[in-house]
Amino acid sequence: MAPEAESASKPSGPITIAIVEDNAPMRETLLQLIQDNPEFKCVCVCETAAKALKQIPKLAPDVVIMDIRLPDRSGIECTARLKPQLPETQIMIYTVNEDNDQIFEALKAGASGYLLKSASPAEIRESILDIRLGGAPMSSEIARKVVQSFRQPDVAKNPELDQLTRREEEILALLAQGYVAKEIAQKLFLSYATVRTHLHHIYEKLHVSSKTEAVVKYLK
Amino acid sequence: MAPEAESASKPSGPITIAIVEDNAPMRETLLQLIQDNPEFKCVCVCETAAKALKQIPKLAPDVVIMDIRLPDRSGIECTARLKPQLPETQIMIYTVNEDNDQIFEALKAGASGYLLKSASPAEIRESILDIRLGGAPMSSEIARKVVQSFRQPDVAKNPELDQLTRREEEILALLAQGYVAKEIAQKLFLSYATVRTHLHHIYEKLHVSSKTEAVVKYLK
DNA sequence: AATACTATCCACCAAATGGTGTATTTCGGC
DNA sequence: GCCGAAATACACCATTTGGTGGATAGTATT
Repeated sequence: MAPEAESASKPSGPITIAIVEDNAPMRETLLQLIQDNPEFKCVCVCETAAKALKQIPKLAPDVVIMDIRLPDRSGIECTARLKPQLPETQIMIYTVNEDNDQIFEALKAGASGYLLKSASPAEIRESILDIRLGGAPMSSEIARKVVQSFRQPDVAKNPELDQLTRREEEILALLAQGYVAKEIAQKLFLSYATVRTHLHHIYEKLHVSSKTEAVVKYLK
Repeated sequence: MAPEAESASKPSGPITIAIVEDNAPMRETLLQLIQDNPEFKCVCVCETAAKALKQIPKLAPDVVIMDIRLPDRSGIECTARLKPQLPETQIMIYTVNEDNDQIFEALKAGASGYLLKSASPAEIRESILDIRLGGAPMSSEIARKVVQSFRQPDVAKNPELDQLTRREEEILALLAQGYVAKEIAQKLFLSYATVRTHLHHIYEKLHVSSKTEAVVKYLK
């Protein structure tokens, strides 16, 4: 399931760190904290995603501290592009809010930690050490959300889909393969009108009003 | 995504705990630790899953400490049966090994924490407090495995999707949420015409010819 | 036998979509 | 500074879709 092989082995020397943060005061605070610790060494400070994507791959730091809100593109997208190039580099999201979706998007993109900006200097230091040693630093609340996301993926089944008749389900399945009404009619030896009637019934039952919405509900 | 609604609110008094553990010495150690802490109160000790399933639902403790290897059935199955009855009770797995599969099975079953038997008394105490307060205590290694399980294998990613520009991707994402062209225009402060132009470009790049087909490719 | 549901079909109309072409502005890379 | 890509915007036209209403026939269910 997991694409492991993240060696946490380190030869020696300070942990090299790159900062990606557009907010200047925030950037300075982080930089200061890193420079105050001899166990860390800041090798790169980027104000934009573009700069980060250009410089960080060359430097291959141990850890990247990544803001989410960047002027050019999101830190999540930036993470998604950096991680495949640098599988050994640990990326820690550093953000103010703990939006549910963003957490999961960040983890999907390859982040290993999720640090809130409310964290104290000591917590930041701990988190950097932890992420370097193979951990996944994040607040309790976020850890719980992550854990909860595993709960029974089968009960998530949409009860609305059960109301569909067999024919309707069949047609919806074809819709979800990208067929249009006419093609479905040919495929099932029905008239175009019949397929459209079925579609209207499907929309009623799923409380949607377009093919696309129906397919989204079906595939979600 | 997550089946939330786990209130972490607590009125007062000690945290009530149930122990499910077949190994007698281990059981005694845990019991001792709980009794040594006035903030905890052990309300139930079970040597078998059967006993746990019978007694724990009546007691509704705050926390259950659950061994995985039990004589009658696994602690994971026991967790799966208890959790739906007691959504407010936090179940912490307590085991020797950190087998990958077992971790995920336990989390799916409804466990919120994963404590190794090598943990010190102080760590156990911290973990109990953490799980009660809405956290998800687990070792660094396990946390990382959990986080890594989210990674999207970028190989499985449709290479056609990479060709999309950021704007196109953004619009496709909205399509996949069921929005129609007009709504997307409003949402992004674009003209209807622009959105349609973007759509046409998306169709070219994905080699499709309708909203629905594009969404199918995007969600697959 | 009456009722309910399913599956099949049709018509009309308005709105959305898909196909094609063109144009302007902005922005990053060379 | 130039070039190309990206983002923005519009026009025209054919096709598809969505909304509404109605119709028939078979099959369960009661």
